[in-house]
Amino acid sequence: MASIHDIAKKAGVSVSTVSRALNNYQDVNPKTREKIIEIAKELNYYPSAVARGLVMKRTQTIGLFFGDHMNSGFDHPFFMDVISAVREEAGDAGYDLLIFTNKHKERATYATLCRERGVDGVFLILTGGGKKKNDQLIELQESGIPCVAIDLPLEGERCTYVESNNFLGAKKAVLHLIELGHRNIAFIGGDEIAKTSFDRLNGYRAALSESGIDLNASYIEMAYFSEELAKEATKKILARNKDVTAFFAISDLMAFAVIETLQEHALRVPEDISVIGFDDIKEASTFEPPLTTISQQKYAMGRAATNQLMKSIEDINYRPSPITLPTELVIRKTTDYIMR
Amino acid sequence: MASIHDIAKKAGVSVSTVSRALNNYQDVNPKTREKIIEIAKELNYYPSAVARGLVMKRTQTIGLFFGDHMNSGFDHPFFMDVISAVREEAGDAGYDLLIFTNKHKERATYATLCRERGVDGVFLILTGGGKKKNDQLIELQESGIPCVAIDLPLEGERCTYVESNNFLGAKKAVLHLIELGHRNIAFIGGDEIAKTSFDRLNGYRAALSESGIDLNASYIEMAYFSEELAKEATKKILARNKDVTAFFAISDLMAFAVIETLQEHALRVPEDISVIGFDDIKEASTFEPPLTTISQQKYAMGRAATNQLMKSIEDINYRPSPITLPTELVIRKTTDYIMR
DNA sequence: ATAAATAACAAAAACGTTTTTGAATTTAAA
DNA sequence: TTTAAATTCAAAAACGTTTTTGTTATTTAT
Repeated sequence: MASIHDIAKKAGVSVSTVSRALNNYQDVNPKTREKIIEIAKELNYYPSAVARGLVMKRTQTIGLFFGDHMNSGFDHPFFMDVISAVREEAGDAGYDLLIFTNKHKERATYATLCRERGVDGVFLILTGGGKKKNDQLIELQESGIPCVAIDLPLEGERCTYVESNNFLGAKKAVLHLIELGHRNIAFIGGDEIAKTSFDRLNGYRAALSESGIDLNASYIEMAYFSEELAKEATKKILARNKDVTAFFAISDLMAFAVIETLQEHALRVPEDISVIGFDDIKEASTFEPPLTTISQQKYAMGRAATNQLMKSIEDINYRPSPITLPTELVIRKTTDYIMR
Repeated sequence: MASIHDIAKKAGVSVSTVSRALNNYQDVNPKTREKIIEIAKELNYYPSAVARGLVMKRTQTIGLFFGDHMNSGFDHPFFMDVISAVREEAGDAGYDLLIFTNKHKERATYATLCRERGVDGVFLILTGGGKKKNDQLIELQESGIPCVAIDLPLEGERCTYVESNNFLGAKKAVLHLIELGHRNIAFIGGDEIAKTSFDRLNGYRAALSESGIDLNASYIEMAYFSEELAKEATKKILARNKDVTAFFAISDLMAFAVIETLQEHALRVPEDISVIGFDDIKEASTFEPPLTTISQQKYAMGRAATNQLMKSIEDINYRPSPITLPTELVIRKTTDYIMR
């Protein structure tokens, strides 16, 4: 690999001149610059990003953590879409993406891993949880490392997050069911701590309350975004409440599980029971029957996240702020008027 | 960020001693080592991977290129699965993943980008094509950079690839149709250059030939792995050949498009026309009707690829060799006995 | 013609590590 | 005792850049 020294020798100048020539400094003679560029091409020279990173303390790299928890990672279609957007946007801004994989480093934390790698900023796509993880998030908040999380309420001088309006989204979903005549509506939630889950539960509550329907705890189950647990939850609710006519699952993947479980119980969707999901992943429209759900703007989320991160990185004084994107009810075939 | 110098100062030793203490060299007094480790913890020290990378010429990072062509990238479920496997396996081996995004660097090539970033090896998940790309692949082959490609026949001293047995897979698919009584079988291909596409076409040919069925060029269309083009192709074949009773699309995504197009023409699947795909992505089983297809071992592909790459990286003398994994016919609901 | 300003370059320090070489001290061997 | 060997550390070079400061030669202004 040709270095700046090789060019300097061949051109008969100093390395500093080569560097400044290639970086368009003004105090270098046009002729020498041309010659240097010529030789650089000839030697197929490309600057070492790692050497440059060492001295500049900028690597043009942004880190990416994800998938601590189940069902949230590369294999989850929702996060996949926002990562896809992040990749495009970050690429346009001239950054590469570093995916942290090192689970084997015991004592390492998000912040130390970032510093170790010298990333300029970092995306967090995970679902928190646990004291240890939480301490790590706090450390990251205070570290000064630009950071933006997806669906995780992280706020600090250089930290923020982007999310959908989960409250309104959930409310919209439940109101849709109520308009169809449903009053006994089950809720298949995520967990108690995730903000997404929490907000959606509140949306569920609000919709019921506004409609004068009493909240019934026996209609509510947490399934931790797991398809397996969603099946269990469905069975439990079915066993407890013979009169349930609709399910609101706060992720499409869980909604699929709910539907499968209902069908195993010889219940037809939507004739016997209506089901609505959340996310609007690609499979929602090809599923049979096509899933009624709340659509999140995945690409916009990735774009907004990248935008915030870029600004944070490039302007030390920029104070990023949380961004909440609207959702949309998309009615397909799994919800219908109540029949009984 | 605490550096090795800070530790040295605080411990009253030289930086070289600190480095050797932390790296378990034997010529350092146990007491001093302990003290140094103590101070390192106290200062929350983590070594700079970039500084280390500069001197060691190893970054514990592997690069990842993908998605030059349409329908092959983060958003493609098939590649997503193998990337997911790669991530896990590489993580276990202590490597992080660097996703190259820089499309804006005009003159840069795969090889120069790798050298620039100093990655220890690189995965190629893309579908070749074009003289320029091809030159880049040759440059990479000859660069000495450990490299393994997915579905792209790249061979060199330190380069190899992993693929499924596309020939046999395709043959299996078509024989399945033939066993069901079909003789007029359409082929929706990728492109002329991709090896996957080429091999699958040959499998199609072989199955027909072995069964004594003449090849009919009017049954063959290339759709470049695009859903849009697959729809066009289906229409063309339908217009040309009234007697076609089955379609073999060489990707599930294209198979979906074929089915939708058939349905738009009031043709039922599988009653009127059978359709078989290739890949067995997750959606294949939830699609309605569930898609009969040829299953690729995605996770195994990722694991094999990583395995080859790790060996190439860690042993300069290792000569990686191509790996071909078996496929499996999974019969669902889109293929049936011929009715006419 | 002289001083001041400018242009064009070089030298050297810095970034944070690893590694080689060598020096000092201690221990063991003769 | 004297010499050899082993132990423990320090100094310095190296990795490939960027950037600050300084130097020389050239131009401009007076």
